[in-house]
Amino acid sequence: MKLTREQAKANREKVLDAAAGLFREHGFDGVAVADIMQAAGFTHGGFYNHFRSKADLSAEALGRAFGQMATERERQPDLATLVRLYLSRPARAAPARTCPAAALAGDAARQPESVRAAFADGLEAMIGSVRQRLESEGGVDPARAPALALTIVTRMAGALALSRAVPDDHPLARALLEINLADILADTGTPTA
Amino acid sequence: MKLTREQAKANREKVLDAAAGLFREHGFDGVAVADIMQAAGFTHGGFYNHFRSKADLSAEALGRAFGQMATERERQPDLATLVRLYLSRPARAAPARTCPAAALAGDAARQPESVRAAFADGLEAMIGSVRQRLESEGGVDPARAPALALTIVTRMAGALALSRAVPDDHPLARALLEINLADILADTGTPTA
DNA sequence: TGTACATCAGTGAACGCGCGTTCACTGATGTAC
DNA sequence: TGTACATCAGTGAACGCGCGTTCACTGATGTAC
Repeated sequence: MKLTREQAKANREKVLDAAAGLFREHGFDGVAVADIMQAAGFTHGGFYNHFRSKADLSAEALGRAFGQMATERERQPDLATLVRLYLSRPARAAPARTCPAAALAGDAARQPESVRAAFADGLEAMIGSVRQRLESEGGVDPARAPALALTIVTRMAGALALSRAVPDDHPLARALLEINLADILADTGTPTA
Repeated sequence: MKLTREQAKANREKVLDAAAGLFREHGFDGVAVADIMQAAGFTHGGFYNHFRSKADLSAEALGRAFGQMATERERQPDLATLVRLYLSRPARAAPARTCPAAALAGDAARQPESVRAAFADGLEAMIGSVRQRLESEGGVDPARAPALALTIVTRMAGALALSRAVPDDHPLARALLEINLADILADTGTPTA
């Protein structure tokens, strides 16, 4: 049952999208190749027609996850809105659809170089995007934008990751999101409503 | 070859210490019960004389890791020194001996409630310790200490976790540590040497 | 344009391996008398 | 205090299971003529 090249390419994309979600939700070690193929609607045997190994897929799927994040970022009108969505309860509850830096930093640190390189690329894009917003929106000294962008991304990913690591009903789960959000908004000169 | 109660208790501690290190280095899923027992100097069969399951050990070992961190914290003369050590290259290279919040946040989020509860306890202790330093050392408005302590811990854990997730020789590996360090020192009114 | 054949994406069984957990056994310790 | 026996920490083999990867096979597609 050979498929058209177009269809085969589309199927590869489905596997990649499924992996990008599942890895964020369960970690690289928490998802089996068979799980990913099944989520994409296939049996596991065909996996190696598309990828050389699970590690190869991990690197590519991480890039895909960061790419989805970038697309989602473009959609937000300003930095304040972007950070508010990032540090929200819905985002906390949906790792599969949100920032891979928050969900996979610990996992990526133990993965091969290719995965960490993809992580660095995605993180750089994220920092660059925040810096651009800081520069174009005004409110902060442009000379401070590069360093400020880096610390803001650190706080965003750190707060989301730590919030998810504590029980849902623990006071810290909310406090980590809210206090870091207020801290970042204050640092970017956003009037606190 | 039954042992004295004292010896059995000491052996249990050895297993716990080994687990506290290995889990931070390889993640909960990246270490086998047999690995831990071997690192502690035993065969794997006796594991269940001490713990009901690997999940039980995970929760207890995480508490142990945070406890070691707390002991290490007491040793530092002031907050600036503590943060400087935390956000250092040696700390980045030694996850097994450093902060479990940075090494295991992502992993803990996918573990049972008992593990996340231990994470919350350890994180709370960390935040409380920083707050106490802020209040006792002066330099910041005491009213701001609770919120500031929380954001400082977020930045510390976030920066270390993200730095480890990128390749060792990537510019971000250093920048994440150094820029966040400078940011925290500035926020705590520490004169930048 | 039509035909014959090589290609290759997908299937499902199979491979070897490592995992968490269980179990029968050992033998020194702790306890009952 | 001395003796007999129950206890239980540690051993190493075994259990069932899930994993990443391989492989023979299928059959529609793409290509050579």
